[in-house]
Amino acid sequence: MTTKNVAEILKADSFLQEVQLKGWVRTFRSNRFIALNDGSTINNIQCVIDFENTPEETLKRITTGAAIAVKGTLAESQGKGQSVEIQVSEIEILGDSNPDEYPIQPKKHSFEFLRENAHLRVRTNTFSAVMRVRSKLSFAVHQYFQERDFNYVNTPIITGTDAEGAGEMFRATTFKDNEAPITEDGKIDYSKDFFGKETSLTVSGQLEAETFAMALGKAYTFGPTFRAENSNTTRHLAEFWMIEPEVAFMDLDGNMDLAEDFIKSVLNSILISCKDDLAFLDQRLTQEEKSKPQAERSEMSLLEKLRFVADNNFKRVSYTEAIDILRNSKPNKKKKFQFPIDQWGADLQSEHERYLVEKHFKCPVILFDYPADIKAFYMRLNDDGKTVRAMDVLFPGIGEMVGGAQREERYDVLVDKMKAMNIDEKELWWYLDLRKFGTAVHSGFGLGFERLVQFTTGMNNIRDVIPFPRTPQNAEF
RNA sequence: UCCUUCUUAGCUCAGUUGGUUAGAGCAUCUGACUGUUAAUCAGAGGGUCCUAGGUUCGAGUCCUAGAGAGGGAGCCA
Repeated sequence: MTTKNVAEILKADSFLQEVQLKGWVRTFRSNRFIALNDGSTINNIQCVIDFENTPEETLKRITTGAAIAVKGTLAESQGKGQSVEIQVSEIEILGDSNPDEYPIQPKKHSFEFLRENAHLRVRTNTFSAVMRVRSKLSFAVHQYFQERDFNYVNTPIITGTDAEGAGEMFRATTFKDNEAPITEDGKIDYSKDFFGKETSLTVSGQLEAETFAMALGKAYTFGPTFRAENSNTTRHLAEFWMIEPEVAFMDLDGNMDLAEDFIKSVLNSILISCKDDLAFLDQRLTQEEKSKPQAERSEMSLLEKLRFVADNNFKRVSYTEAIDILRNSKPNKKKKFQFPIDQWGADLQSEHERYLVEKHFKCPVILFDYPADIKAFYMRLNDDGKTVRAMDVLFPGIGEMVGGAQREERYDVLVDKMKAMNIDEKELWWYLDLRKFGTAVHSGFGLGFERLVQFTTGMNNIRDVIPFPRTPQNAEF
């Protein structure tokens, strides 16, 4: 008799075998039926207790959340809700769970409440499903790149460059409160700090990843990034995981191909490897949408949405075309937009992105060739002198899933751009070296992993797709 | 950071125009029942109505300030 997990037992094709397993009690009904879960699958296995021959003392300790070990015989179920069950011959309580104090009950809890119990929420159906999908997705990400000869590069988490302008940074220092040395002009003297200069937590591994692309050809990062922005939305975290491929000799078209193929590929892989969890999440979302007014419900179920994205081409539209579409759109003419579109050059607001994705094209959209003024310094300037080879992949409900660009490979153009945008050339000497020695066309993008998990699981709030969310005013656990 | 909504039992939520002792379902406890599917039935316990002021004969309800949370916006991935 070997210990098996619930997933293995539920797949078993022969009855009447002796099994033993360990797990946690989800519910205990009629003093007789334990719904046991061990995390290996969304499904529980029913363990049937011979309650007349089990001590009262033991029965009382079978409570929601308790850890138990059971031995018994796998048998065809006499009940309707499941095909197999375990006729228990031996039960041991491994860890009690006081029902008076245990916060997780066999009922619906709000996600807000569960967020405050993030250490226990993964014991619920929804969160265990989301976290298993997250894990499989993370594997699919590595698999996609590894199978295509990309090199995984671990870019530094502590960085000395504050040049990307991706957002406010968290400072990393060993100075104690009020003990930081001060320079003559009254500023904190970071030359005496641990690294001998001011350092922060990284906002992106892109610049470092470029150095690898310019040596190994294809590289990608997949690691934590940090933004000290005071943003309170369902799509932002202060600590999140970002996937950033970077490829030498690849232009913007290749970059768009890569982003689209990557997303489709990982979705296809998850549709196969997470069938049970996705089926549960699909139902959960459908149930949730029932409480919404008809107009706000989505036309497709979660699984339909995933298959739709995996099977259909993303719509590629230049910024200029997008502006035309928006300018002539009904909401713009009827002045329904909060920010009306009147001229070329304006940054698109999320209401505009949402119109393009959800109303006009009704599929993921890749916008490219943005005005240079509203994009970062390292993006390749087009021959028109006013647009850059940038691209954003926009998703329904999520907004910007991917932001990427062909990088400026010309030394002089890059230096001019940095000067114009007030970026210190001295600090990025190593980045400029890439353009000095063997420069080449190269491109890459950044994809927020949690947004991918959000889309895949149909979870509305990004705080519910990362184990322990870090947001303004919240770093519990 | 701005706008907006919310905060009542362990959880999810009712609570009318300001009016007596603040309710329900689930959970918990006690008992009954035992092939149940978030089991069922009977009973019991459980409240700083977010905090501090104010208006009023009287405040869960109205006003002011504060705290926390949700949603939207901005920034972005």
